[in-house]
Amino acid sequence: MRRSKVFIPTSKDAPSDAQLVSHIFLSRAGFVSQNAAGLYNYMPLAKRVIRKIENIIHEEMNNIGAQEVELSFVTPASLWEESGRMEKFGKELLRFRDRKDNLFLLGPTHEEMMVDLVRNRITSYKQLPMNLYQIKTKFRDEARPRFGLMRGREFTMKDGYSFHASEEDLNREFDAVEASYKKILSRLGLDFRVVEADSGAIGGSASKEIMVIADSGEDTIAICSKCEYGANIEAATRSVKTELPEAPEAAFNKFQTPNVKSIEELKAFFKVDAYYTIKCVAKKVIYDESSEIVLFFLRGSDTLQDVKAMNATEALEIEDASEEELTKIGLFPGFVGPLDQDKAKHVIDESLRGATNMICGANEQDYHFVGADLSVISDVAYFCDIAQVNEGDSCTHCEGELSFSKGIEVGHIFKLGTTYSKALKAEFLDENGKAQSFIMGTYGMGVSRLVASVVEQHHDESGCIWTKATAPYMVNVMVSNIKDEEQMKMGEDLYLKLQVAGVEVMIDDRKDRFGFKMKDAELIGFPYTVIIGKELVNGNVQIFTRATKEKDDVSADNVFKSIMELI
RNA sequence: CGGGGUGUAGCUCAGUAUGGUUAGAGUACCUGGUUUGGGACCAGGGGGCCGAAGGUUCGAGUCCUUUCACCCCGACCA
Repeated sequence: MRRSKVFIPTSKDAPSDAQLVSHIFLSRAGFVSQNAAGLYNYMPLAKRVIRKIENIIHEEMNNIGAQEVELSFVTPASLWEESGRMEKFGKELLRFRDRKDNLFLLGPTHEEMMVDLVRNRITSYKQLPMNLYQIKTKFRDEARPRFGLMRGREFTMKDGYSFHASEEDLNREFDAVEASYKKILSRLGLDFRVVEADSGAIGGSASKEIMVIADSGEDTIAICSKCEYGANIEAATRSVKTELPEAPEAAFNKFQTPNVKSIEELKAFFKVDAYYTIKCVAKKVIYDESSEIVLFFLRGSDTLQDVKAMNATEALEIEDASEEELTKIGLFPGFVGPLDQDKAKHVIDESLRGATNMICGANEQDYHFVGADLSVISDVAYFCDIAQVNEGDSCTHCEGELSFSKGIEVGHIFKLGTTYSKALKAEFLDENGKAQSFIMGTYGMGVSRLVASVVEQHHDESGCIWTKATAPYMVNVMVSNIKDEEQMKMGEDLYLKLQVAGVEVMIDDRKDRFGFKMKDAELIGFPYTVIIGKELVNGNVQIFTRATKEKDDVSADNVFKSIMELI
């Protein structure tokens, strides 16, 4: 393409509302423009990058035998009523009625549609397994869209769904998709980690997230220093501590502790390590139609992981409980402990099972117990892993230590089981002629989010640095001064030659000056720019490598060959 | 949904506390000329219902009321 003709509106200024580097550069370099909250237009450059990513996805999906389909974006609400997700999804679902007053929605994900597509069409175990996918616009009416393409309301996603006759076969497919996703991310040139994840409300037995490592990521992941283990902080686990701080050994006793309410105050008062104190985190737990106060007990050195807490109580939502709410049911905030606790339902962290020498609230104003032994309630209390791992905790798979990192969730794969096939009565006949529900997996990958992720990971102060696999154009032929006939001729010749060789090439034939065109090329981020300028009189041009900003002199005669070797 | 902020030229923003000709700058754009290795210079030019509606006033970008949009923090996020 000719830079003088192509639609790439670059700008020195970013829109004032852009925060994230990917948003700033994708806007400034003329890839995207914002329409409304969470809605973006893709301009030619963005479209090219997206197509490249899609092609890689198609190739890898093809390699594992997945088949491409395309489901309609507008979805009959009746399917979602059938699965029961109409309610669950809430306001995120954009609903509307057609001229006949039938209710529809814009698909935020397509489990229902895909199950509907195969039910009564795939009817025998002989037709299984089947992995169907699409790359398509999704719409989720996010409460707070943000960060440019990272969290839009309308976005492009690859979503795949697999159907199996057995758990074993689902496991095999799940592993195949995971391997395939890793390959896609590697090909795109991204630094990523596959981590264990919370399965969330979608249910199912296991899920993994594919996280692109970036400081701007919205998720925190815990990763092991030695082995492959990584997990979203919501799901991360740790092994039992082996090196313990010195225990405050004492006989069981009740101690007066006026105004000692927080863990910090407790530590100071008894001069103990927080590990031997018990904190109570009181939450209001909200269920389908009711709510109640639940007390979560943890070691003073830990913090409550909300998602684990929700899973432990099967809650829809949890909120902080106020002091008044606690006082109302007869608790003494600051002095709540797990022993003799009958005022509210409670959950005790797994790490406190059988714990001894503990200091905890005595459920009495201004009193704490010392020397508490939780083994006395081991049989009756509800223990569950509800603590968030800390940096430095030990890995459950090896002797490594866990550390935290920020990640962008670009993929999420689930073992769904029969949740949706049962709800939608999608069945096949097994070898014995018996009707069985499909065992399913679901696999998502955010395509538009990947575009932003590449920029998050590959940029510098001047702009984008596209990887070879994602670059909208591989080579930019920059004619420094278009009034110089030699330069222009050289540029046109090289442009033509590269085109014929199948290289994605742009020629910058604008009448602007050298500096302007260089800044522009750096902002857009072409991997290579051939500078045809003042050195041409000596028979030389330069190859500018965007990633390193290095300019290498090459003779004009050899530049085609040099470029072909580089790309 | 709770808290905060911002809406003035394509973009980035002054101007609003204290109302007063024809609403500004930079940048981008158009014309002409000069320039051509790091976002050039000179001259001329086009571009605005000051987010919207209502009100106060002789007079509103500026004051009042209502409303909409966008952004940030939080909640939420298969």
